[in-house]
This record gives sequence, structure tokens and C-alpha cells, in this order.
Amino acid sequence: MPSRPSRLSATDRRQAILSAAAPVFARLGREGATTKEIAKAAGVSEALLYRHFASKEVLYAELESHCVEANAVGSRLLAEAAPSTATLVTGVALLVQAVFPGIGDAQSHNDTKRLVTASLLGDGQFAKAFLDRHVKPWIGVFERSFRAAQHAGDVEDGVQAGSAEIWFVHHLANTLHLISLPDITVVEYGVTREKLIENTVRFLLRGIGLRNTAINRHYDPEKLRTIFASMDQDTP
Amino acid sequence: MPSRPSRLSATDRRQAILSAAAPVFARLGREGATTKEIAKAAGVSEALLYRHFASKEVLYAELESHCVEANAVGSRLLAEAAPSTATLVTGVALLVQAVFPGIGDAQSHNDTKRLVTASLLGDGQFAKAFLDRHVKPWIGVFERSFRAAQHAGDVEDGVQAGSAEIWFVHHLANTLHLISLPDITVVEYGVTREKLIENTVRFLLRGIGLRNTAINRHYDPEKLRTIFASMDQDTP
DNA sequence: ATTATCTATAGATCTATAGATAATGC
DNA sequence: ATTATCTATAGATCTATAGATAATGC
Repeated sequence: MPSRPSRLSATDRRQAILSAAAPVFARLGREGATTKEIAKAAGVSEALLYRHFASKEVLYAELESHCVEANAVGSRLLAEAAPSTATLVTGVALLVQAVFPGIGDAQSHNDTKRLVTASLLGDGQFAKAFLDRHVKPWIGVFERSFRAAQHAGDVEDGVQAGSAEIWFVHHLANTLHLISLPDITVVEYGVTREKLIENTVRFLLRGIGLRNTAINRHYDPEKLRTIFASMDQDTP
Repeated sequence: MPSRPSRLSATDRRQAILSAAAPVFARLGREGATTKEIAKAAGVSEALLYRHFASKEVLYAELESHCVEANAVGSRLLAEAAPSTATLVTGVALLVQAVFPGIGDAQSHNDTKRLVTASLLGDGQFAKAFLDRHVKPWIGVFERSFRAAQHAGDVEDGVQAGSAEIWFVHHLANTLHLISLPDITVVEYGVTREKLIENTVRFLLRGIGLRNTAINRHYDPEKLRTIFASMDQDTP
């Protein structure tokens, strides 16, 4: 049955192996994943892995670089966005959906997120690199938008959100995602996933300090689902 | 150098092995940890591990049970607490400090938290058992306290926090803790850890829907640090 | 002729067990 | 006498390499 795989160029085979290795490492972990499993997933012999990567550890490291260098989520929207309450609300909603996708949304980065969490249980180098590249860009936009919102009178008096509060947007969505990974239901929230995402966004915006009037004015879950769906096409 | 360890009774040795194995599994992971490392950490021969545990997997499973059955954090305070705005504020602050301890606080459950995260990357069975036993009890108390706070007029109009929002208290603290695990600084929050904890508590209380006036009235970080410090003594 | 790929296997762990030895308690 | 512990090692993986074979492109 192991019919010879179509002969690929070195660079193509490298990519193919990396793609196949991602879910294996993501599921079984850096040590749990064996070269045998990876080779099987890639449809090649174990020997070929070593023609392309000096060792299993090198393969893992390359996979990490691969994930860091992947296209940043929603970078286009971020670059265009002017600082405003609306940008803050939309941005928070988009980031939450990116980190904790709804049922219908793209689960494509699931493997990457597992690797990020695994990295936090290790030395954290990859997690830092990934967050710096894929989440940090949002932080600056949100900080400027928060100040714009303050100017517009959309923020509760006496609330001063800094970069920490902005990171909380990612952080809360991150645990929601982490808890949703296993097949079993780890935590029962008592609402649908769609509603849970909506409640999360409202919770975060209140936490940041936005007035309820401002939240209701700018937050339209329906419209955002459309934007998000179109963004999925973006990523090549 | 491997001087014979003092001869222990079977039950004592079991416990000693479990205690020694915890940090090894926590650091190296279920597959990364070897029986050799565990035996070394426990100061016994590998053969002895197998006198007490049928296999490495059984040892790991027993370790999980051990963690689940450990004394619940702050259970005494929880049982005594009457539903009120004050209980909600204090409870949220305590849960945050329990999940994301400050510099001086007890880091004792660090291994357990690593195992919980590892479980979420696996089948999640242990994570569910742990959260059911150690976090869920807080949820009911918070829900009742939220309703009491609403009655007292301490909640913003139109905010209806359910169990999901209560879980967010744990969830945000959880990512903060996870990100603090590596030796390197993964995320730069721009504030001290003490201040970060305070900002987190305020953020969460706003997210739940508490008015700023109510938060300021009941939240006293200094006083809480004292309570928390005394609680550490509790845990036998 | 060069490059991709495989089969077969060496060498290093890693889990687990068999059988011997030393300490405790009756 | 019983129970705790060890040394030594078998057997199963697992990583990695050596050397052979088949496909491509000039």
C-alpha cells in the first residue's frame, strides 16, 4: 500500500513534511510525536525526513519558524483602521473571533495554538515570537483607539486602560479556546458558542472601560460575522 | 553517592514517589518525563517505581487523582461567605490571586497547573475533574453574590452576568499565569506584578458589570494581600 | 548525471521484569 | 518471615545513518 509518493522538489517536499508534521506535533507533543508517526503522516519514509532535516528537534524548530512567519491575521484591516471607538469595538470582536473561532469559522490555526501553549510549558521562546508577530500589532491600534474613545466621551470616568488591559482581550479568548480543545465539555457555560463569543466581547469592552451606551452603539455581532467570514478568504 | 534511602512503609514511599514525580512530569511532560528521571528525583531505583505503580502511565494517572483530591483552595472562606457585593469583590480578588499568585505568594500549585494545561492539550479529563473540584465551587457563590449586588444597585443597568462571565475570572487569571511560567518575559505589561493583579481584578469586576463606585467601595488590595497570606497557612 | 527516495539496520534510550540482598518487626 | 529495596538485563521503541534503487532533466 505505501505506493511511492510523487517525487517532489526538495523545497516542495520540505514544505509538505512541515505541513504534515504540524498536526502530529500539535496532538502528540514535542516528545510524544515520533519520527515514525511524522513520516507516516507525510507519506514518506523516515529516512527522507533526515535528508531534509538534521534531526527531529530541527524539524520542530523549523515548524515553529514556519508558524511565526505565516501571514498575520487581519493585518490588512489593522493597517487601514483609524483610531476610534468603532475601531476598538470591531477590533476586539475580531481578535476574540480570531483566537476563539466560532463553530463555522476557520480552525486552521488550531495546530499553531497548541504549539504556542506547549511552548509556554517549555521555554516560551516560540510563544513570545508568535505573540510578538501576531498579537502585539493589535495592541498599539487598541491603545490609540482607547484614547480616541476617551476623547469621544465613550469611556467610564476614572478608568485608565493600559497595554495590560488590552492584552486581556487576547488572554481571555485564549483560555476559552484552550478549554474548547478537548472533545469532552470541560466547562459548561450555559450558552451557545455564538452567544458566548458575544458575551465575551461585551465583557472585555466593559472591562476596558467602555460605557454600555458606546458598546451598544458600535457592537453589531451579525455584521462582524460577515467581516470575519470574508477575512478567512484573505489568508493564502 | 546513591546512599540507600531510608526504608519507608509502602504507603509512605508511594506518597514520596508521587511528590517527587509531580515536578518531573510538570516540567518534562507526560512523554518527556522518563522513569529514570522520576526515580532519580525520588531518590530510589527505577525498579522500585514498578513495585508501587504498575506502569508509568498508572503513576501519571495516580498523580492526577492526587492533585484533584488535594485540599480545595479557600474552601473555608467560601463556605462562610454570605452573598453580597463585598463577597463578590473579595472572592474575585482571591480567585485571581489563587490562580495567578504574586511574587511573594505560594507557588506550590504550579506543578498542578502545568498538568491541567497539559491535560487540555490532551483529552481534558483531568482538567475537567480539577476545575470541577477547585474552581466550580466559586462559581455558585459568585452568581449569588452578583444577584445580591444587583439588588443593592451596584451593577450597571442592562448587564446580566451568567456563569460564563463568572468563569472569565478564572480564565483571564489562567492565561496570565500560563504566560508567566517561562523564565523569559513573554508579554510586557508595563506595570509591576502587584499592580497587574490589581488591574486584573478591577478589569474583571467591570466586565462582570459592577459600577466603579461599588468597586472602589469594596476593593482594598492591601487588606486582601493580608487575607491571602493567612490563607496560605491553611493548606496542610 | 543528478536528485529523490527507499530498505535495512546500528546504536541509544526507555519501560518493565527477574532475581538477589538488606532492613524491619514479630 | 516479611517487606523494602537494589543490580542487572531483556525487549521494545526511537532516532539517525549507510548504502541501494528509481525517477527526473540535460
